[in-house]
Amino acid sequence: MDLTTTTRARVAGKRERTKQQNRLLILQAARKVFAELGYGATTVRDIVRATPLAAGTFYNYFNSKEEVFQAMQDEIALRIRPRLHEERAKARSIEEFILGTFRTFFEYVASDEANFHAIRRNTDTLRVRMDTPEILAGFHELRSDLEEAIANGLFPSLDPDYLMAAIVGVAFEIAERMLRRARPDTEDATRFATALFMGGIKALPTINSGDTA
Amino acid sequence: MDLTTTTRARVAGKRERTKQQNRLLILQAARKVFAELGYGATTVRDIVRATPLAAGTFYNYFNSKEEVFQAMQDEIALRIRPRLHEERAKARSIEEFILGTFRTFFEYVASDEANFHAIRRNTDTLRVRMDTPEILAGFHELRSDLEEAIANGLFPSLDPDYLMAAIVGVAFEIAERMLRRARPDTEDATRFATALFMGGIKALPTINSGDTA
DNA sequence: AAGGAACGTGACGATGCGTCAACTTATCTG
DNA sequence: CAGATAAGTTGACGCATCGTCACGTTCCTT
Repeated sequence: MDLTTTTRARVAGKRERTKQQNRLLILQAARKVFAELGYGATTVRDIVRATPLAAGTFYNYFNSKEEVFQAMQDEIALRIRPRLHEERAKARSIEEFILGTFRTFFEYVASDEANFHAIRRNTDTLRVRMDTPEILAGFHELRSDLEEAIANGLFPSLDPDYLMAAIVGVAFEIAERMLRRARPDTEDATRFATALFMGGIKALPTINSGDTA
Repeated sequence: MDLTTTTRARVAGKRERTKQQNRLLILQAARKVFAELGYGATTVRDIVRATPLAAGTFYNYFNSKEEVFQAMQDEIALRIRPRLHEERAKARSIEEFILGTFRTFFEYVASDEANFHAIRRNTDTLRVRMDTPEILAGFHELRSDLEEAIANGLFPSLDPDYLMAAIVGVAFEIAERMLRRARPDTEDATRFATALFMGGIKALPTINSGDTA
């Protein structure tokens, strides 16, 4: 059917396909090994051994286990970021903005719990949080969205940097506690976090007058 | 002057003194090396090299670089925890409770900025947070204090677990942003975080009635 | 079909790991 | 005070991991 390939080569060159497959193999192996041994105790060799590939091949794809970890994190960040942004873009009130952000986040976390736990597990310390560039970009986006909402008059003129920090802190910390509960309830977590900020925003000092609104 | 020692052996046996000194030497060397290379890239050997001791001696004091790191963290936690607890114990209002907690935390962070930065630095990821047992104990203490305040009638009956999580998240995240500013202003950070919770607590759903107060 | 380029392979030297037998020296004992 | 004991230090050792690279294989091009 095609001038340059037999019928078995479907869509892309074989080179390209094995490249994608190898990358995937490594990521899947890493997810498994991280979950088993914990991130800290895992070595590049452990990941390679959980793979049919040779040690040298690993380094054609990643330079370290940290890079593998980041790739996993970034994958998550890229999946959730557009949803969060969209949710906030269509918000017509403070409540829609805040509630949409928290609900989307908590629902994602709950749906991807396995991934989250695998990623959090670590040998020597009980908990680890790493912010990759992609995740930091998500924080910046939240701040930009807040700045825009302030410019639009949707939000009072609060400190967008601290507000962003507070939202991020509450989101991650409550997500953690939520997952630890017997039956994680995303609506409960959403209600709590949203109410906190709905009430808080009213009381927060605006930037022009240093007093409560 | 003493029956069992010469005048040079002052207060404790020499064994005991060198033990304390070696431990301190390792901790100081580690602080320096972590700050220079970042936690992730540091090896036990790097720490040992920054010390007059032999490799084997290191393992008489710590089993890994993680344990050294934890010891550093625990040291901080033990310094700040009593202050936070005391501040909350003497609080006669919600505002005193919240404000005391945040002010104490932010002031400590600002005063010990060097330590904080050294501890946060990491090679491959831009940020790391590790919760050691001692730090987790601090979180539990905060929750206990909240539960007691609720039992006393000082606080409405909110979800103490989520409230603790929210306070912790906001405290750490805002502290991070505060330190990043040109001139860290602990009062500004305290005002922001306190106002957020003072307003938020009013709006938060109480546990008995599932609605706003 | 032949040449070239891309990529996988696994062995290699270098480095770090945790251990341990030998040594040093503080402390105890008589 | 001298000898005995045991606490603590030392650095070399065997083993594992590191990242690299010369080589071989396979895909792609012409």
